[in-house]
Amino acid sequence: MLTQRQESILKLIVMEYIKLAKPVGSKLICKELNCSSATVRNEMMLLEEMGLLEKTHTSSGRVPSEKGYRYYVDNLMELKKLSGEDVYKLQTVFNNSQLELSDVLTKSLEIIADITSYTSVVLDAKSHDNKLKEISVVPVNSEILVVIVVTDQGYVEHKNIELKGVSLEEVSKTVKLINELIVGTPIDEISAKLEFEIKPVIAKYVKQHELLYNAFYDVFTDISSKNVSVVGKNNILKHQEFGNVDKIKSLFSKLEDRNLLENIEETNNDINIYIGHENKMSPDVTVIKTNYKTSKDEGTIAIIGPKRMDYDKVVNLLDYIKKQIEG
Amino acid sequence: MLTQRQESILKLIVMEYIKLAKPVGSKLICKELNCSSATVRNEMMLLEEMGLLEKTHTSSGRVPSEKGYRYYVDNLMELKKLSGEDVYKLQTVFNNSQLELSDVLTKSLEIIADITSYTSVVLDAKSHDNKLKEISVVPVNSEILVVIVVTDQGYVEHKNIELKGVSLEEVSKTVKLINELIVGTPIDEISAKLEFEIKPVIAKYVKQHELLYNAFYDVFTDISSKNVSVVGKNNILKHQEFGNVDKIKSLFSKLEDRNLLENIEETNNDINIYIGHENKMSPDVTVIKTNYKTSKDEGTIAIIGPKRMDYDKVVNLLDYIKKQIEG
DNA sequence: TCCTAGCACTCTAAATTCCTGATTGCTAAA
DNA sequence: TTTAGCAATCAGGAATTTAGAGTGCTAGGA
Repeated sequence: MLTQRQESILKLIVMEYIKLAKPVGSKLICKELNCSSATVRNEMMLLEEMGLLEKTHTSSGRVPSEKGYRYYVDNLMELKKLSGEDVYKLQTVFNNSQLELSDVLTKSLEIIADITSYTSVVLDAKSHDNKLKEISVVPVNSEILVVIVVTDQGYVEHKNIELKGVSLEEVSKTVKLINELIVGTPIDEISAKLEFEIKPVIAKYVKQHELLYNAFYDVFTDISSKNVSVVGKNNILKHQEFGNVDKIKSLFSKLEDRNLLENIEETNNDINIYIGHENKMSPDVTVIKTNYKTSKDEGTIAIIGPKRMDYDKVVNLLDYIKKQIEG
Repeated sequence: MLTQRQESILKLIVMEYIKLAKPVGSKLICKELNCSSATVRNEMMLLEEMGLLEKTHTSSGRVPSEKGYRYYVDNLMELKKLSGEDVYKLQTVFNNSQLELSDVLTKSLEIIADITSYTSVVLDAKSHDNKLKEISVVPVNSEILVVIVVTDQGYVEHKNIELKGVSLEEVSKTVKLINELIVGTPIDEISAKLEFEIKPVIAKYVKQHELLYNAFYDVFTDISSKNVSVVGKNNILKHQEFGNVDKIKSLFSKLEDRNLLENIEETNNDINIYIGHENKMSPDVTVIKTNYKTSKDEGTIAIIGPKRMDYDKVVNLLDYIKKQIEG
């Protein structure tokens, strides 16, 4: 267990290091604590033995270790209120009722990326409560047609499909069948339903059913698939811990690797913090993420920044937009 | 005017520098030319006096100046044939007839970005030959509805609009009117037509016409607006001329500045090369761009790379995809 | 038992110097 | 007109120096 004073020292070091990114020496701390630098040094030595602090070299000041950050976020961090300015910026987005939810998410995360200088990720999926409302088909020419799918929450997805030698009649028969059988189905169940209920029926009534079935299958796969977007990637360039081009390259490539990003999905509903090796992105970053869920969508939002991250502020911001979105 | 030998030397220097990015010394050239390094040095001095070559410091080898590159592309460059492998990669995209043109463009430029390690930009607009085919409206709930617009070339655009207190009846009356009056109009003329022909009619027959008119106006503005996409931005990181974080930052921000990118629009139909200060992006890069035009779309594609760019290959590639797209 | 002043020690980061190798410009002879 | 030869220049890396910040430890004081 840490003493009162040790906690104060750890807290001061973490906060100072987050602010200035320079190893923190004993002198600076003793000013705040009314005791001599030697005393602080002794305490720092103990904190280092406990694995909460590190040195960059024998005679440098101290830097928080991952364990130190962990202790800080678990026990020491105090959440201050968001600044009025930040709230104001975000409100401009939430008050704009013309935007689709996915736009609201992207835009609010753009604002967060902007005010924090970190990078954010949205992993967005239409939720179970999103039901198929209507599909329609517009022929473009003899070979290509556009399939448009609308859900009852106002999502629209469309796709051009090519059907050589399938008559319009066949197509509209299929559309009619699908509409009859499938309207009202939650979109995350469509693929299954299509395969096990629709396919046999189409096969029975419609010629060329293979071709048509596949085309529609593609469209529905598209509409129910997850959407990953990364906002503020370039902010990586702003942090001195990513000052060399190789680290930047590596992080960029991770931010573009869909597999890696889908890993980001969060399982519980709190705001969770993964410091350094606790996350799968990179030992140099911290990922803070949370789930959201509305009637239309559900997904995960995450903020990625250096371990030396403004934990306090990011947690606050995520909490705020989560509450706003979930209404 | 340059002598034969001077041209050879300039050409060798440009090609060598493009390949290795190191100042080229006289020794290397004299091997190719069967003359002594002193002779080459004398010629290089003359070329430098003409402003075609530069030195990085008093006793370095020579590097082409912008004027030198310009002379090279205007007079010395020979276009070799594309490699079979490159053609093959591109063909996989052009042969996939399921893709919309804008996808074909993006995907083929992804391939180009990949094989060249440069960055590409597509500035894409629906062309005059794209005519409105149909608009339809799906109500989502009492306040929000989805407007879907389809063109005769198979483009679909949709937008959610919010209409508090407008009856469904009013909406469908408006849709019917617009459909009657406007179907078949080229999409780049829709805004004008909407304002001068449709607005008065709606005003006459439909209550709440202001609200409705504005909503539709927004949708059509969206559909006829230009689309900018940047592919392979991270390739910037691969070139040693952008080895410091500040240059990277500055280029990234330019690649995200829509205004700057819209500047990229090309006025004539050839493949044009803008070296260093000849372009508006950055004195450190070369931009090679050309227009394309099909019945569906028209726009500009551009490749951005260091001045030390593989001119030959890029011109070939652009030429190839331009021809493929224009059919 | 806890705190602190003092001091020797360590290490970084920046400045300085030194060295090597590549390349040049110039000159004089072929 | 070309070439061989040579002194001069400079980048870039290695080695050295210096200054300053910070530490650990010890011994004396509360």
